[in-house]
Amino acid sequence: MILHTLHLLGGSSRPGRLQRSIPGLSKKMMTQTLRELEEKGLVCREIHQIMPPNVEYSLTSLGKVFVEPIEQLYLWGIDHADALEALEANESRTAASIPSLEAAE
Amino acid sequence: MILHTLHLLGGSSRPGRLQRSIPGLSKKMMTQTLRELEEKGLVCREIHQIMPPNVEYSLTSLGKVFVEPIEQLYLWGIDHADALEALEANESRTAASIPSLEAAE
DNA sequence: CGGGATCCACTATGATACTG
DNA sequence: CAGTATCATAGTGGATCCCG
Repeated sequence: MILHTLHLLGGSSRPGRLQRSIPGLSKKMMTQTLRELEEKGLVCREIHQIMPPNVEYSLTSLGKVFVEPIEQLYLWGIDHADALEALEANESRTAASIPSLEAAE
Repeated sequence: MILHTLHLLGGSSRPGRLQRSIPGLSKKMMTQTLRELEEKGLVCREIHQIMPPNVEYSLTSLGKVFVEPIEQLYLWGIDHADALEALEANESRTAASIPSLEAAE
């Protein structure tokens, strides 16, 4: 979801905006995930200022490669909303919904 | 992985064969997952005999719908093995590998 | 063989508080 | 704002034993 949202936001975003774009995502999980993505080389972290903090996360070229199939999956989800609803109908626990495309601020 | 393997095995399989086709999958997890898939209507469970037990799991039409994007993902993985390796190179923990296609018995 | 039930070590994650 | 640290807790999955 972070990769997808980052892509949706044009390939890069500041942490605050990114988090607000994914309702339900805690600061902890976001930071943790971004660290992993950074470690694997999918995302790049740039610090522009210390005070006030100004950081920018952006997709690396490798990250863009991985965004591709993710986007395909999102598109598939849109095209098959009916199949997804068929699932949710039988679910007891509330499932994580697909982040709406309009969620991007 | 279960949906994918089930598809790989022709759309249906007995539990034993299915489990052997996915090395590392415990009986508990397989059964648990199959129950969920069954509950959501992606997989069908048919009991042919009680003694000795003879059960067959097969993809439902809805299940086949969900297998599509999964297959696309697997194909993507094959086409981008290089990108995947780039990831694993930076990983500390052993990651779950893509079930080899030949794994099907 | 298929699969249910238990026990249990580990992991994951939200909440909360703190720092520069 | 961006991020870290700590804690309490729910969830996860393997190991094991049992049944028909």
